[in-house]
Amino acid sequence: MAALPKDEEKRKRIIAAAIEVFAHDGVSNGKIAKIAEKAGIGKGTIYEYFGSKEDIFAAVFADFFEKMMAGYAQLFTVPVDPVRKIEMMFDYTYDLLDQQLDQQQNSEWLILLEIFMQGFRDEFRGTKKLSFGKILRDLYAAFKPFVEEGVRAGVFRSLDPEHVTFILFGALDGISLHYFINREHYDKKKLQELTREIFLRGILKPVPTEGE
Amino acid sequence: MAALPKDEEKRKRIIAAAIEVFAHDGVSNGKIAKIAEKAGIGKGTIYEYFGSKEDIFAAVFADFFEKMMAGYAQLFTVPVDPVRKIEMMFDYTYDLLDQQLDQQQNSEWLILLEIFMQGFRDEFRGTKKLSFGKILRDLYAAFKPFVEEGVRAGVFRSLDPEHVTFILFGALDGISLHYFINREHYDKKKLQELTREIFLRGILKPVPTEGE
Amino acid sequence: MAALPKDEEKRKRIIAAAIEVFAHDGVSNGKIAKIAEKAGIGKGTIYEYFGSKEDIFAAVFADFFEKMMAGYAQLFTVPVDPVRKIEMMFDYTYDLLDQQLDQQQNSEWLILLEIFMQGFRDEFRGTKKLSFGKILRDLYAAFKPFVEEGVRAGVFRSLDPEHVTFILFGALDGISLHYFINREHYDKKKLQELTREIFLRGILKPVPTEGE
Amino acid sequence: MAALPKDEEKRKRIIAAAIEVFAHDGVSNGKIAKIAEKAGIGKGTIYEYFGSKEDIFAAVFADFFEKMMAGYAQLFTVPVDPVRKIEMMFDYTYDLLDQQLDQQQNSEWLILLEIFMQGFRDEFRGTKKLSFGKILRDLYAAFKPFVEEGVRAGVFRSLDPEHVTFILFGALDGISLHYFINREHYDKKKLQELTREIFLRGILKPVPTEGE
DNA sequence: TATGAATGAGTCTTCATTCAT
DNA sequence: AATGAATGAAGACTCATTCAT
Repeated sequence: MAALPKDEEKRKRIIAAAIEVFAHDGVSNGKIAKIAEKAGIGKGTIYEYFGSKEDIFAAVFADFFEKMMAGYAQLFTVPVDPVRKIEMMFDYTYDLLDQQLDQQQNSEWLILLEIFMQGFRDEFRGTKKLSFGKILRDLYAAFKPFVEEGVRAGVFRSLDPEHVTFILFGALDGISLHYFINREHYDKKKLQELTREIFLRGILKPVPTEGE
Repeated sequence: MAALPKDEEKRKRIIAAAIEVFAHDGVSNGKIAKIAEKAGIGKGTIYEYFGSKEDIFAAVFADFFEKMMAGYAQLFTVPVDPVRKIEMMFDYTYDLLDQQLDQQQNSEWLILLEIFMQGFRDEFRGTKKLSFGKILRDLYAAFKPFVEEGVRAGVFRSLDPEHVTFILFGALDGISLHYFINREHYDKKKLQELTREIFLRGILKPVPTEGE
Repeated sequence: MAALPKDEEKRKRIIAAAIEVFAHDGVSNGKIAKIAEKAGIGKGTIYEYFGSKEDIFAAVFADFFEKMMAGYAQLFTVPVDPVRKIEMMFDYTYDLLDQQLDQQQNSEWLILLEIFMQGFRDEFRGTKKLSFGKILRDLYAAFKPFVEEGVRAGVFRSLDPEHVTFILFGALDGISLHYFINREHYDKKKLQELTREIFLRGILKPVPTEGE
Repeated sequence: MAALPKDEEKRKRIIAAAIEVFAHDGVSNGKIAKIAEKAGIGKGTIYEYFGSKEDIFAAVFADFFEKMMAGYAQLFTVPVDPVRKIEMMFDYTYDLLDQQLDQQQNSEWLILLEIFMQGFRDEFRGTKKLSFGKILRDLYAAFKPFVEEGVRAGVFRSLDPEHVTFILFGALDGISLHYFINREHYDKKKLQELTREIFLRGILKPVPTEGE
């Protein structure tokens, strides 16, 4: 695999630096000068690659979802039964947390929040430049078939796959968020298992029992 | 109950204005001048009540959790069985959503995000002025007894109440977040019921059945 | 006459400073910081009075023509015969030159050029924000009656007053311009008399003579 | 006549591009990058031919007067009587106007203004790099002989040729300027004739008449 | 010789904060 | 106590110029 063209490599470096800076200082508080410094280039050079700070953020945004989608895409491809697929979702989410937290790449989470903020605000004000909602809906849509399959196969109860998917993603996001903030007070392994168990039990068709 | 001193009333007005402005424009993008204008006072007056913009945000932050805690406190007081208590949690969350979305008070959500951001970043950088995590932990702690009671009473399965509580709050938060962004594409009633059902079924001790 | 309100006085000071700076350095090369310094105020204060550098220039522009028009207005009011009126025009123009050159207020001339430039360019590019042309046409229009009167009275030859006026103003402007650049090489008194004589002889109905 | 060396040709292209750009955007607002693009060469290449932006302007300046002088030189060479010579001056000026205005080459006029500006400012500040005044004086000097001849021949009245020349050039310049700005409101033919008539009558020795 | 990617000095403009009234 | 005019530090962005290729 050949090295990226010098251009593209520098572009990547800027985005990486921007992620760090935006994550650390926030988007509107993050300085272009700091990004340039972290990227190891001159302040002016950034403007050879991006038209404005907003453009940089848009690129960070795109980059983020590209990676995210790539991760999920791979996940969605593995041919396993619906229950296992859902388990993989949980595991993937927690693994991501692991990666990001262990590798000091907390940046990703903060960027996610910034993106959420941006999305919220655009929504709130009717600006909607980035259409964050659309991206989430695409994500839901990509996962829904597995839920549908589970329902069809009679493994899951007869729930609306659309909304089940929505709840799944929302819940995982929120749990991750809270975990990020309070991670030193909770046991990830335990949370991971518990989350999986509660949710699966919540949607699986119960096996006949006679008392517990 | 005597009327608040004139002072205190103005302080409240400033905070209310700040919430609007911070929610609409973001904290670092929200202007003091705009807050003053919305509060119907002079720009300089704000500095009679708050030392800096950051102080205003801290007050907004405190105000937010005061209200939030007050809401939950009331909730936690009602004497009902654990299952009903959890259902109340769900209903309360969705009602809050209702209130805020229907009354154009989306502000609250955006402020929550700003607070999250702040919390995350403080966490990230070790600044931790606002200790958002602590507040969440207090919230979890206040709810945990109900889960414990459910477990003790044998209504819930034997799960770790600490982590169940955590998952409950995280999940609700995340679902609300996603709903906020994509609310026009989903049915709230359906989500509310489905969320409640999945989660309860996830933690309830199954009643003996013979097939479904 | 009471002193101008503090506000207005400062505004005037900014405009005066801007004239100096723009004249000395050019509009696009003149720094806001320098204007502020010359006006004896803080850099930020300028933006309390003007929205942008362009606004300042617009104000300078307006101020310039206000003064210019005021000067001419006074001139046009004096009740004298057409010939004398035209002579007054010449004298006024040269007196202005005197004033401005003697008092180191060359600024005025440079500003005039900047305004011309602006006008030209707007014209050239179709921007036409300042409508310099309109102002000139108004000026011509104000003077035309005197030429008409001269023609009607039979003192001037039967020339088109519109175009005679135009030529008069254009010529005076150009002569002033050239004089400004090369003033140390020419005798103003001589020029003034010669200009007046050539122009008047050019438009006056000749008195019957028998040879010269 | 051999073709210009490749070098020289490129230099010309740069100057031509610079004229366009400076005319359209002003000197200090005109970008080197735009000049390079218009010249069809790389930005860096410009610096192989000129040391700085200021140098480019100086070359534009020189080029302008070279052409101008060439035009006049040709004019001054034609062997005709003084009256006709002066008429040729008027015609030439108006023809130039025609050319430039009709051929969308307004550029020339704007460049002239920029040069004036520069000259004025240099004069004003004592910088005097370009000595615009000197060039004008040379121009006057080249034309003066024809006025002198007219006076000597008794066709013109006994006026100071030095100052008559000065007034002639100044007047024509100013009239052109005003015409440029308000050309759609005036009739060039009429102006041309009127200008010539007024000025000539202003300096010609009157033929004996008996009344008009 | 020609290039254009890289640069950073320099500028307008914003806005939290101060303080005289 | 309340005000808002004044301020200047700070930051996004521009662009003439350089220089490695």
